[in-house]
Amino acid sequence: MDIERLLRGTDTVVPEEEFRDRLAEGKPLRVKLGMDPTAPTVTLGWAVVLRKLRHFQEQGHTAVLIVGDFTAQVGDPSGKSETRKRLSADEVRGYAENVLEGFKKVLIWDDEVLEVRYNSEWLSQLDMADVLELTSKMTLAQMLERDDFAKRFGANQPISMMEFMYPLLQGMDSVAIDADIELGGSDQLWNNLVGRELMGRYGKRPQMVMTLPLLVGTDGVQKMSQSLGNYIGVDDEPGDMFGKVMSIPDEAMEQYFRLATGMEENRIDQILGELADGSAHPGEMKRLLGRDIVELYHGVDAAIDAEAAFDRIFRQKDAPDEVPDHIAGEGDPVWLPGLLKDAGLVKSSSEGKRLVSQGAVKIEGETVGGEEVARTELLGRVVQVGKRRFVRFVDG
RNA sequence: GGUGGGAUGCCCGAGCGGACAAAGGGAGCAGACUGUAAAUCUGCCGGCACAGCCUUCGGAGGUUCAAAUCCUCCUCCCACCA
Repeated sequence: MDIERLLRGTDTVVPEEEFRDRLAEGKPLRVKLGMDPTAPTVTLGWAVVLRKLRHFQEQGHTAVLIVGDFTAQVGDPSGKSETRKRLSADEVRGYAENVLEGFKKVLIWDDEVLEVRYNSEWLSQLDMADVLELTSKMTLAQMLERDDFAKRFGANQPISMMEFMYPLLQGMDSVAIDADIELGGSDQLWNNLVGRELMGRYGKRPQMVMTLPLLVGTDGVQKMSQSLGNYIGVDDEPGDMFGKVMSIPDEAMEQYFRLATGMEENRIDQILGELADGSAHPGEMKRLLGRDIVELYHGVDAAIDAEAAFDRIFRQKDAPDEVPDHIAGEGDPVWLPGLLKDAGLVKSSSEGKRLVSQGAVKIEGETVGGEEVARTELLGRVVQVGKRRFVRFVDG
């Protein structure tokens, strides 16, 4: 048992004294982690929490994963400034499968220390009387303590009653599975404390709550999230993963080193120290960061390859090893904007035209001058759009 | 239930009969500079084989040579009163 290891890197643990005491008792805890499958990928932000959950598993505690198939259709309003659209049951099911796949990359997937539950199991069983009883356990004032509700309320923005129900429902999960402690991102603190509150009111031993810092997205500003598109997924291709890491702002590096790598703390301190006093080059350190992260999910070889491919594309400005082929269709000369659209490199032929006119389109490294290109100039050659979109056109 | 205000492009937000594919900002994309960082400068930023045409300003109708702008009905949101 290593309590300090479990506490390392956490944001808050409430109450910490109780946490230490319970662990000292030496009994395995039921560690709840709820996830709503509202998007198909597991991001590095998620991985921060998952890795902590794994630490618990490594010490013999049981990870209880709650797949929020029911709550996903309600929609967690956390951090959202507006009402979220509702998802269909099919969407939710599909996302859940993908997300669990992603979880397997981080957690110990073994029944000894893992339990996967779907919250529709108990939530869909509640009848109106149960729901009313549930709502009687929280007050409006308590709900408005929550930051985002308070803001929206203050700004005269709508808050649906369904959104109000969300924290209660996910708190019911804790009641249903007898959680000893719940993990989550720091934005989930309030939600998870509702679970603690509810367990008490339903006569159960209230769960403890542990939160972990949120990882900033690749934009370096907002929380990493799929809906914002600033994320790195644990199932991203090694090359993409490395590239995305390289694109983060320097200021975000410390967070990434601390939250997204598997490095020892003193090693990280050393790197950050060198960066601070200028003895290390930020670009080089970021490569190190990229390599470490790719290695975590794809292994050493993939990490080395990813960096090499990156150098080829961005240092030597060559094409990557593998460029997807696309059939060039008919016609000679070929109208490039339309073809790029067919190949999926641009969203519309209008965009293709713009990019051509902006000098963003190259054939074998040569900037394309006009929209029309002779077939012989095109076939078998690598066409590049912008910095990282490549395709090779071939005859059908 | 009553009264008043509002719904504009990815987001915020001007426009309130013609010059509107719609100001401005943000995001995004591209180019220069670089370390695919930041900052900065420049261009683009609905679609279409594109000097033209088509579809956009909550929805459906209508007035007009002409509507995001005026009228009618509908939907949704907000405020105040109850």
